Amino acid sequence: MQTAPEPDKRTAILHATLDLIAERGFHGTTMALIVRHAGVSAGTIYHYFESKDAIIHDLYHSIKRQYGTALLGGDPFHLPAPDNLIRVWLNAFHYHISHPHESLFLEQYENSPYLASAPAVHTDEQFATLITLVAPLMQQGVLADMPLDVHYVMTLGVAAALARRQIAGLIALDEPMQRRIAAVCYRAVAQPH
Amino acid sequence: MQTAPEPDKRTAILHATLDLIAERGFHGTTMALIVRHAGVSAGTIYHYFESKDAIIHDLYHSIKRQYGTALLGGDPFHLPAPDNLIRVWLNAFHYHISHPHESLFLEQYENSPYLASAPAVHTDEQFATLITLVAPLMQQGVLADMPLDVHYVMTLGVAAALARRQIAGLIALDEPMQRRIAAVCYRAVAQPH
Amino acid sequence: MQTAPEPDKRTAILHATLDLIAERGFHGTTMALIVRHAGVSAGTIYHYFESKDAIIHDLYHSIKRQYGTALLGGDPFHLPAPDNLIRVWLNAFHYHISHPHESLFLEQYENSPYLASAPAVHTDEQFATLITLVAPLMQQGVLADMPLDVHYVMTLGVAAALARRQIAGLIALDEPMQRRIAAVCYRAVAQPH
Amino acid sequence: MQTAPEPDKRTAILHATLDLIAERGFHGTTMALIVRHAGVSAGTIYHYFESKDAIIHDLYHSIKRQYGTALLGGDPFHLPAPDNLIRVWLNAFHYHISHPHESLFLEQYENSPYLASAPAVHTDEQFATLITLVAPLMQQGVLADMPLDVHYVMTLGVAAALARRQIAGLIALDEPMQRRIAAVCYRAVAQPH
DNA sequence: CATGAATGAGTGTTCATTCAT
DNA sequence: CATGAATGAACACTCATTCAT
Repeated sequence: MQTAPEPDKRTAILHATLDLIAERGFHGTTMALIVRHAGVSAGTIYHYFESKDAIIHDLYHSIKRQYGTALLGGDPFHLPAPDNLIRVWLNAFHYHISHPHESLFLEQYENSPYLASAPAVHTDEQFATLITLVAPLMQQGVLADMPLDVHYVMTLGVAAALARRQIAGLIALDEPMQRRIAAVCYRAVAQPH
Repeated sequence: MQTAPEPDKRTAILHATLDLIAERGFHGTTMALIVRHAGVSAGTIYHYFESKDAIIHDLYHSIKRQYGTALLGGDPFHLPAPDNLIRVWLNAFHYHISHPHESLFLEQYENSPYLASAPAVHTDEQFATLITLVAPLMQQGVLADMPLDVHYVMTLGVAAALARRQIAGLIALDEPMQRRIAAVCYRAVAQPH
Repeated sequence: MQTAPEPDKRTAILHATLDLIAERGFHGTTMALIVRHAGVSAGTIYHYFESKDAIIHDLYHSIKRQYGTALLGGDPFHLPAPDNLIRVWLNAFHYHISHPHESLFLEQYENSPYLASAPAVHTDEQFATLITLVAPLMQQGVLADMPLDVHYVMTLGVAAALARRQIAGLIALDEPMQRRIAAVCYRAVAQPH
Repeated sequence: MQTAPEPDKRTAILHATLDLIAERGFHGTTMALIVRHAGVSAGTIYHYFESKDAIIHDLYHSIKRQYGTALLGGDPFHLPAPDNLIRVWLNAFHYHISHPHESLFLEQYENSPYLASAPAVHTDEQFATLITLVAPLMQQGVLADMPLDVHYVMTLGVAAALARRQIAGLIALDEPMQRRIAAVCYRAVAQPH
């Protein structure tokens, strides 16, 4: 007899932690606060996670995976360049806009000296997939011959930075402006002919 | 009995705090550590500053001012566009590269929800001065008509992000590549004709 | 569906607890550890025992009984004095040497203020039986007229202390040396003539 | 201007810890309890000691030193054998009787698997001094040729064990009986002629 | 001005025990 | 009988801040 799916405590812990960190940062997010927001006891948290850090790492990897998937939404592989790159840019921007907590969390995690491990952007699977999109374009001379980091910073990095400014209410880029900036970013890293 | 004139304690505290935060982050930088590195007593710190946060805010503003000055080095006002913008970009990049601790500090401060105050980039004096450089160019149609934040992110934001990657050893952009990227950034925000 | 008859869970719990306490002490032996080593669930332990302390008390009494039996092995009652006393001394020494976990457990239990109850050595049955061996010898003037505790400490107490040192690898008394020390202990409590 | 010697907090912490451990054991002695009994704050304890373990180790070494000094009281070096050995035995017995908390503390410390370091009795200075008393006697054939641990257990070990029983109220050995047992212990480790 | 001993609320974490399944 | 997820009080320890000297 299948009862209603009981509220998953592990998920509740992750959700509570995400929300709290987005609003208060790693150190402002105490275990006591997670306990209160997740509606579980302190002991229960340690039943599911080894430590506070383990929650954060777990959260990071699941958000990173989700983000990677979102970047490839709308099937950019079937579009010709530069449409595929613009699609990825828009996907990135939209992901951040529609997942503000995840966006703030990622920003903090990747900037934090609190976390010894520097999780090189290059090594994760999402980036690996992106490279299968970008590498051929560089070989074909469509994209300029510059370090990958430069391409990254000037496209997805810009998308993320602008999205965060939009989340913070500093700007309000509408759809056409987003497309325009995406195109500009593409042109910036394209090979001049 | 006159001992050797002590180096300014206030400055010693700020220096120690800067170095510690660059290496350990805000929360890894305890008052006890500042005491040890600055060579002053705990009580003395509270003589010069109201709180730990006050040291950090003070540090932020003095670094921000120093950065603003560095951006305008080489007198960009006397150069024609786009040379003046490229000069500013290179100044920004060089500042970060040659002041890694200040760079890491700024990054942390501006990303940190730990600090309630969102110090709007727009309000500080350095940015105000930059606007006197950029505004006429927008009016003249040299720069594209986009929100100022977009211009900022796509130029100085990119310079900062790349410089930090270089500090971290992820990339090694030489002088010509720096100039090339600076030019690309300029073109990205320039008015297409 | 009848599975293979499980080995007695109660016994598994006691065994696991004994091994763990010998190696880690009372407080290093957590219920979670007992659960893991005994291969039973937490709930099951509380089915067989009222509390962690109850396991320990139970263990103590069963080991004490086993020790008492071991002391009387080789039928010292049928030997003349002082052979019977030497036999008991050797039995004690051998018990500790061949039951190092039980020996360490006893030592901890009897030294521990963690256990409120001071389990007077005098009240247990094993000691009662020994008295039937010792009392007549005192009356006959074979053993010196000293408090029973003195006899105990100078014979079995010494045997236990030396055995524990041997377990710890601090000494290595061979059979003849054991007999020699046993004889010396006997002579120490014997009536001088 | 010299004021009354302020109550030394470091000493207060050590005293409180000693009393608590004697009565409740290592684990029953929580930092909260030490705080309460010593009349200092939690932070203050960590100002003087690195950790709870550090307090305990410190206590152990200072008690061990005190005990060593007490053993040599009454100048046993100027007495002929066996009077010097009997003097040491009586010193040991009296130390334990008159320092019951110290005695209980030592017993627990030296039996505890809680403390990784097995501080071999042999290595400390007190024992070293004792050896200067015992070694010549063994060479002269006054003491039997047995491992040092055997001599130790059969003399000072017996004194300690009996003293603890007396502290616990199990026995009440008067001065003549103490002397008699001391003599018996000496004879037990003496070379038979 | 300067010191550093002292504070105590707050931190992340543990663990014997319970109870719905 | 058996399970193991859940509990929450207790634990050792930290650290920004104060204040008597």
